[in-house]
Amino acid sequence: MTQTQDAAAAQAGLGRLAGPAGPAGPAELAGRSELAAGWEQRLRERLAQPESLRARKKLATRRALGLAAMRLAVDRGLDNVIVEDIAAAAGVSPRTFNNYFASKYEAICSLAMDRGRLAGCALRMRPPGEPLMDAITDAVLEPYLAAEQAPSLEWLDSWRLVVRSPELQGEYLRTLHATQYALAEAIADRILTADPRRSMFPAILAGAVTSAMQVALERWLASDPPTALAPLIRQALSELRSGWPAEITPAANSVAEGDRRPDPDQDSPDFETTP
Amino acid sequence: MTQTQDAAAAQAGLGRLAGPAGPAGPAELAGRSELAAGWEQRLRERLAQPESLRARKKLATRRALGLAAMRLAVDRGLDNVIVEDIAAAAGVSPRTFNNYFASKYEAICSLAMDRGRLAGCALRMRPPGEPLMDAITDAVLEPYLAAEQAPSLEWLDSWRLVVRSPELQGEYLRTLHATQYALAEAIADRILTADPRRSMFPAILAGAVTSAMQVALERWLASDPPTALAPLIRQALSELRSGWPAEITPAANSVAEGDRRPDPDQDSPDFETTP
DNA sequence: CGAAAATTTGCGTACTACGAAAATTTTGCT
DNA sequence: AGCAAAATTTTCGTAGTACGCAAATTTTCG
Repeated sequence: MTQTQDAAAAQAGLGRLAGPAGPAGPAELAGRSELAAGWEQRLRERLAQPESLRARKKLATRRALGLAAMRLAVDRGLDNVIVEDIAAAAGVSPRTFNNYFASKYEAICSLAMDRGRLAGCALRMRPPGEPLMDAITDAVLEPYLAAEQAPSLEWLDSWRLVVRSPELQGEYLRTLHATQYALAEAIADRILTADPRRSMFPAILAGAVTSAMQVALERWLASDPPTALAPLIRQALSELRSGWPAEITPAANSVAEGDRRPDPDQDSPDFETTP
Repeated sequence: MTQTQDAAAAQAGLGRLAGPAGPAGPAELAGRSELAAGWEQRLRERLAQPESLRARKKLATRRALGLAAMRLAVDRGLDNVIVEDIAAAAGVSPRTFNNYFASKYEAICSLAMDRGRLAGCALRMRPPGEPLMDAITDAVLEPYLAAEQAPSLEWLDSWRLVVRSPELQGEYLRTLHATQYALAEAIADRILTADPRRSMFPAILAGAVTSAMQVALERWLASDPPTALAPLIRQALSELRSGWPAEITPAANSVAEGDRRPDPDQDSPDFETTP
């Protein structure tokens, strides 16, 4: 088994992106509450090191593959990477790659996917008394804060690749969907609604939150003097916090041709609120 | 090439829903806001037959391919359909198929994709005085009402296939994304906020609307005595209308430890939120 | 009508996804 | 330790996919 050595070497070489702390060190997750114990366990199994050596190796291989895929794609461009390259970079056979991922796109997005699921777990671990939107904000920010603290050069390039490559769009949307689903589940558990009329509320709120994050992400990628992502997400979510303008009627007055008026008040939320 | 006609005519079971042309241009996230004047024109171009014979044929081929793909997939099962079959059913060569779609999955979802875009156009055509949520509700329902009036046997099976097949998830999410984007643009144009570029409200609302539709769709698919889809969508959107409970705080309702739900550890969760 | 433009088609190639069985590694038990 | 069972990786083979390229065909337009 000489290839394990190679794999280890490859992982060590690539390890700068993840770092010894990992892309999102679950050990640092704040505010563990007892009721979330089961979830923390599960999170730990998934993102940290499980007890079994076999499972740990498997997770390491998975990460090495995902990481190598991302790195190669960023470096060479998406079209100049084939599965064989990724497998070689991770020190496994090409066939093994497909035991972990169904496509190279899935591999590239696997880290983002993990981050999405993490948000749901993070929400479950917020203290129960915290206002919902506060909890959501903190939960959603957690993975990004962790990653920005240890900024790797590719952090922005990686996102740009994932968000802007047409071939990756499907996989990218999958990660968003996973995030949304995880958030919806966590919200549902948190608010414990018994009101049937509000039964769709968690899913709807999760959708709104995810959309806000998307917008924030887009703006971050487009920001010319590159800014930090976290404040943008905070800002986007604050727009949600500000309440749901259900009474919005479309400036009922004319949208008739040529007559554009500078918008009568309504919500027009301020934007330069730097939290 | 007389077969195109025959195939298109033969397959015209579902085919009153129309679609845009965009051959192989996936992530065309462009589409700047325009004044509503040109939109009816554009919609008409897409829905009705363009003047050019060549363009009409092209559209017919596209529809025949999408329809054949859907029909074959529903009939035989997703894995028992290959591109060659679809092309044959539509009366074109296999190579031509790939001139229209990048994958069979894309072909299968093309009708749903067209419907999504249609929602955006429909919103632009609602009378300007109408309250925003009313307009959105009607716009979003338009494609579904049309299809339920003339119910083809596959209407429900098609949706089940698209929503529940893991291989199609990426493409399905694309259609949702397209819907969301189209709605966001239309909403932005409609409410004419002071600085459209900065307000995230349209995108967030569109996200909430799309999520509500997703939930409604899930419930519809799961409804055992099959019900109509439209009322479910209406209901979901009415939950949105009812306002945004910004003041929701989870109070002290603690989660009992026996209260666990069935293990979200699995991959690719479908979107059902039934608390 | 006839030339120009667009589209379809056939062919070839690199790549992908995955089944099946053999080789290897880890685990659990004594 | 050591050995058998279970899990994982690997090798090999195959069906299918995506797409470039150039020839054939169809549509448009002067």
